[in-house]
Amino acid sequence: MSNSNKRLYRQIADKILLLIESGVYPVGSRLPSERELAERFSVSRPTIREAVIALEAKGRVTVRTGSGVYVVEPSVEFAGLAGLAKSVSPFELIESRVFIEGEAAALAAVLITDSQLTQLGKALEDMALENIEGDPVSVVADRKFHSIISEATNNRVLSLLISQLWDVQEELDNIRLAHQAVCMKDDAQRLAEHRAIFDAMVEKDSNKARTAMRNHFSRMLTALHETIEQEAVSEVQRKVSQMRERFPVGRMDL
Amino acid sequence: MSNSNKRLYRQIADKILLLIESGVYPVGSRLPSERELAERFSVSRPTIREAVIALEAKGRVTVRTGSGVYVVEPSVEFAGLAGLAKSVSPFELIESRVFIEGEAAALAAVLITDSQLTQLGKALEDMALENIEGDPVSVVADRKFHSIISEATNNRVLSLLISQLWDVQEELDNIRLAHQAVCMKDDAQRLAEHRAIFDAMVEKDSNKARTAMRNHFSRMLTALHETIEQEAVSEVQRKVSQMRERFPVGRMDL
DNA sequence: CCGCAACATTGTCTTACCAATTTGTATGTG
DNA sequence: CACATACAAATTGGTAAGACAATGTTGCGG
Repeated sequence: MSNSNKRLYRQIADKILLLIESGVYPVGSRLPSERELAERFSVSRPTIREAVIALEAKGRVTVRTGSGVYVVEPSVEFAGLAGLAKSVSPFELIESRVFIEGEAAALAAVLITDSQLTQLGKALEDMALENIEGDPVSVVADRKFHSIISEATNNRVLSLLISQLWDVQEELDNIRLAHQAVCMKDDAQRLAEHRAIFDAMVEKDSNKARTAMRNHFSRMLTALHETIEQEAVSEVQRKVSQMRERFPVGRMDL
Repeated sequence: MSNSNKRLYRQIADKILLLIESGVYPVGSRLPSERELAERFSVSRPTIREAVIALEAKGRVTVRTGSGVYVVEPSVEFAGLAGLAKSVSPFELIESRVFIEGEAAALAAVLITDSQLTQLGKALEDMALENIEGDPVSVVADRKFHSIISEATNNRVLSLLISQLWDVQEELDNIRLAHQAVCMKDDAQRLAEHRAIFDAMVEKDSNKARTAMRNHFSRMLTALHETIEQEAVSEVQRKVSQMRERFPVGRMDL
């Protein structure tokens, strides 16, 4: 079934968006008139209007009355952190998290309440239990753990930033796989690292908390390096073997 | 003219949004039917549809075919940093910037190129010249200064974050006024602080850079505290004097 | 009490029509 | 020829009425 059950205007909006992003309608150019688009996509004019309005709300086009619909430069306001996933390397992301979550941990250490502390301990237990069996490494307890800390800072900007960076991370396949690889490779150490962070929180020791958090991330970073390297190597091997099939050495003798 | 020249669907969407945010239609509740809304706002049904689609694109409602349109909890994804300005205190924002820009400065100190260093020096000179006369304190050179540093980190996530936080700050009147107040009160010190940051960069001294940046922000924070306090005081005075006019003491004798 | 069928409600999409605005072009005037 | 004005074509803005599909509701019969 190519016919999805999504609403029509959405399908049209997606198609138009595809045309925009593939360069058919570059930034600044004018889209065909409503009637023209209606005919091209075999829908009515109101539906086109709805699709255009949806694109307008997303900040991808502007409508000039009596003139036409124009493609606009996607601005930071609308692209936000969500659209960042495609253009940014996993290293940059993790590096940011080192700094931000490191400082958040330092701040949280002196602000965390007893109630939050028990929640944190609970999350730690869950992490231990979560992956006792089963391949698909779960990170919900992991995220919960970091989330509690970010909320303990009592700074909504900080916790929003942290949660957004986590969202971006989960969209980045590289990083998600690397994260999984790390967890599977040495889950005990992951737990130990989180426990170190937890202990620092209990002691309300800022510096200890910051250091523990940074250690946690720096191990993730090195693990990511390794995974990416391995991936690159196997990619090269794959290509070489393809080449070998495509151009067998024996051929030369023909 | 109460009748704005905005497009009709936008006006309707704004009105509905107002009703949602004022609690008339709480989260989870169902909006009146298209036909009903059309009658209530004296517009046609397609216009209501367009308004609803706009709200849907903004993530404020979901529409269930055959059932109705429902108000949804505004999620981080859609609220983003842009909509953050309204719900967040200036203190939280500045605190975040202390941490993030502090670490950015520390990182930049060891990564900054000679070319960026000269740009930074140029921005510093501009800052000195900029406000030599004229009341409206300009911050373009200031922002440029911080922007160069954030770019010197070679981390696009970090520099995007910093630029977004700056955007939010410029939308917050409190903070903008406080910033201006600080600059006007003691512009020489502002320059000195920036020069300290610059010097640390020249020496490529991470710790010095971090400390200098944090000092810069912490002075902003205390200044902000003072301004807010003054504002609150004068607000109270204003209300008291209003009361005095409204309920003059002489009235009692009538 | 449960299941199912008929009915009412609601969103979905279309066709058709007219109004308001912009924009290019011709035309007239200096 | 240069420039301003008027007009016409193109385009979006908005409305009206109706057919259709998905969903919820009601009441009937078992």
